[in-house]
Amino acid sequence: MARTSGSHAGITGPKVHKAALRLFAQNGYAAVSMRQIASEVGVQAGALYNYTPDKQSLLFDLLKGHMDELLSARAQAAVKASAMAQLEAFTRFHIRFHHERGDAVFISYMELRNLTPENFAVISTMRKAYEADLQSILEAGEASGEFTIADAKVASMAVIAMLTGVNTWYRDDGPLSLGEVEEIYWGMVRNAVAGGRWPDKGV
Amino acid sequence: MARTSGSHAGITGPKVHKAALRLFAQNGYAAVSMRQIASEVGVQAGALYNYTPDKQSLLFDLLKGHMDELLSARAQAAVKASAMAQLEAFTRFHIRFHHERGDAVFISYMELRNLTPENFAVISTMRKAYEADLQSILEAGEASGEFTIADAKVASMAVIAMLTGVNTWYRDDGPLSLGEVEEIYWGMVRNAVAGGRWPDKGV
DNA sequence: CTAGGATTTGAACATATGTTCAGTTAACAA
DNA sequence: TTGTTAACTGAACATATGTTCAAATCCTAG
Repeated sequence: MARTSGSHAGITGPKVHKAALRLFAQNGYAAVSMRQIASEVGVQAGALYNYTPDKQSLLFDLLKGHMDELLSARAQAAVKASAMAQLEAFTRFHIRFHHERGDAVFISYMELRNLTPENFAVISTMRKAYEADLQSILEAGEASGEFTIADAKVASMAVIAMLTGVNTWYRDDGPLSLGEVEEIYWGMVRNAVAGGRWPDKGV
Repeated sequence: MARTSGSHAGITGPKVHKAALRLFAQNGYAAVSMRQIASEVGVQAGALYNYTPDKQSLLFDLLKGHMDELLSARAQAAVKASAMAQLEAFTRFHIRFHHERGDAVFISYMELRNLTPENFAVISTMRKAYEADLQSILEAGEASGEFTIADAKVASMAVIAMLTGVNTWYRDDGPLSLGEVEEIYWGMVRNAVAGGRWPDKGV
């Protein structure tokens, strides 16, 4: 037989990506076989090669797609306002966006080493653009006197690490709503970069 | 032949652990074969089984050893003083300790999912003890009025994520010394939990 | 110098891997 | 109804995996 009855051409592609995303996040790229992905899709391993040239491309497409979404969503969420307001927008955006995409975020951090050098360079460049976005907000706030930071680059890495960390412990069925978490983190981020000076005037 | 000339009984064991640590950190547990580890040690794959019952135990021993060191080193580094001083000690300790053990830290975060459930429970409990240590410092500071935090548990996760993040970007040959990084991070941590109130009296 | 234990080899085991492809089937257009 | 094509199967490919074990070798105690 071929083409199991009930199969519908055109929807298998997305299913392959979803299954790969879930399995890579759960077990890791190297530990997941093409046969496992195929099984989750409900198809034989050979059929996957109608949707990806190889396993590596499957991983790369997931990461690339995630970074594309991240950068364009961030561009839409950006505000034109004071550095303080921009930082708040960034903080809230980061928490919300990453919360909705746990699996993609996870593999974006964990599976970079399984990319070929060329693919790694692409993802790495995109991530740096995202980090530079925050960094420039911090620099603007430093210039305007809204923030007091020793090193904008270091501070941006610290803030991103802190915010991304939410994914490691937050659970939807836990005691806190995501909105509450947002408030708490925004408070800490603000304090971290605004020294003892918030909420009033600058230096 | 057996026992290649020049081999020395008693030093192969540590070499196995070191090779496994390096390779797991670089390529991931699932992607590293016993033959690769053996090759790095300078031995055939079969010989590894004199030093570990199986691959899983090798991973577990590395993580367990790391957590043992972490908890005992932390116990030694703890100070009896104000919550502020304790937090400073924790911050500096965390940055230094984790910097010196990049590979072990990396696999301790990345390879948890490759542990069997029983092994995972052991490591997870140890990590929670470390997190609880910081959490109780924050609670003490909250009680004494030194800190202003919305949620000590959340704040402890935020601080640890921020500090551990140093490993993702810091390079020994970069522009900053580790001491400078320590200062910068301590400043941010202090601000994050001490609200607008530092460096003087409490509420 | 020799016996015995510790250490390692090398081959073998069953099973799993990513990938290819000729052949089979389902869906649709004419 | 027929012909065409996209979608899928099932088997095969070469290679890799973790692990075991008899045999070979080295080291050391006596």
